Amino acid sequence: MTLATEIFKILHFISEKALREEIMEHCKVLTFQKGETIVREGEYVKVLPIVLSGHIRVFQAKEDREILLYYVDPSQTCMMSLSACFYNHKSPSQAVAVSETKILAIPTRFITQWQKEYNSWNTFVIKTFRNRYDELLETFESVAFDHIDKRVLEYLTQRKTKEDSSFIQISHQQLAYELGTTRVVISRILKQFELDGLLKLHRAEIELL
Amino acid sequence: MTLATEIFKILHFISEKALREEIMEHCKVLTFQKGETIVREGEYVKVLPIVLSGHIRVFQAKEDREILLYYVDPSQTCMMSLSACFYNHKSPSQAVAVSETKILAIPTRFITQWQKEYNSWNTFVIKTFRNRYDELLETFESVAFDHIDKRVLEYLTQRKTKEDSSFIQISHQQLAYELGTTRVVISRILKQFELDGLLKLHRAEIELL
DNA sequence: TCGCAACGGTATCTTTTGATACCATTACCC
DNA sequence: GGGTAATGGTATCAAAAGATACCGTTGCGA
Repeated sequence: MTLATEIFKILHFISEKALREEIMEHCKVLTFQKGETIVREGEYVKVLPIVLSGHIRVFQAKEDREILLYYVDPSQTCMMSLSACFYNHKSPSQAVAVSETKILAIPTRFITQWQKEYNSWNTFVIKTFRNRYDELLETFESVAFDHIDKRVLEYLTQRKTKEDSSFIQISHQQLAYELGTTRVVISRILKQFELDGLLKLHRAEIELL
Repeated sequence: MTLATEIFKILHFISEKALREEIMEHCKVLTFQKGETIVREGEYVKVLPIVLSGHIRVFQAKEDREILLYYVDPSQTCMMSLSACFYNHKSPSQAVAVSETKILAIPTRFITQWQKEYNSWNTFVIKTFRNRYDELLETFESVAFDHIDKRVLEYLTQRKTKEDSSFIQISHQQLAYELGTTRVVISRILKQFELDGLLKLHRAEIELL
């Protein structure tokens, strides 16, 4: 299978032949190792990354804690980078590879140009903004109105679905970071869930039942 | 002063002459009275409203309480409508005029068309998405990490700045809705602020000192 | 002027969450 | 093997916020 076939199997929404050719001509595929930083806070954004495989975690570091903004999965791009491109801004957030991650790096000068020329590209840009907004709104609502135990369970079942595995590898501390609370609270809730027979706790791993 | 001059004094970022002409040709100015509903939840969006004067309050009704998403001020548009246009979706939220409000109603079919033809229009669209995202993120952070008393004070000082008046007309109940809490909590906090000499309470009105 | 609805003050109690502290276990490097 | 960092179990205490209840005031229309 050629590289192009492989790429557009993932980016199937790119329908125009001409755009596909432009992408192959101007863009590069980059590979990042687990834990590697893809975008630093305060850096100027020179390329827009579209994830081909793996996952990127985008967050802001705020004093002692961090705020998870979202994950970027295959065929998606990072909204903060996208918007930084339009403004020629520095990135307000950091992006780190969760696992080994391949991205398609698109030089920023093409972003707005393609928007005018290719419908599917414009749709992609708009959808990115819209989906991230919806996602943030959902998180917002759950923070505002749900109790932490419900949020913990939601987080776990979401990861179960996404990773298609009942074994979620995460420490209580990390989970506390992701949900914006403290380790003790998480331990307490997870213990209760275990007593309720909802899950089993292992070291740095949670097994959903 | 002609209508066009008046409109583009507010929408000064619309720089292309051709676009200005298109707007005058295809769009209408509508006036809504205080409290009037501009977009209903579940309605299909047929026009994009850009506020010329006054303010629109956009929120979602969730069971017994409502969630304030944002206000739309002059020269801005409603992000939920904008994104509903792209998808030809129903609106997921309601929009109500806070005071007498004039809007420029743009038929949805022009939204994507102009995006390709006019740079300033595309910038406007992108900026709308980005600004609302930033705004929601800010609200999210304050809900997640700040105590209610701080949020109440922030809300009040923001309105003071925006309306350029130390007298904020709002009932405790309404304030509770806006911040996603209950009336009793608000009354308690406001009373404490009054004792601290930060403000004075009147009936359905709060005076910042 | 009577009645009702909106507004708001306050007390009491409970629940949720956070803070702190201390200890046990596991993994791993030197 | 010993030291150390990461992990997590648990107890105790405090603070924040919500729930409920009850009452007084104000404004307004019938």
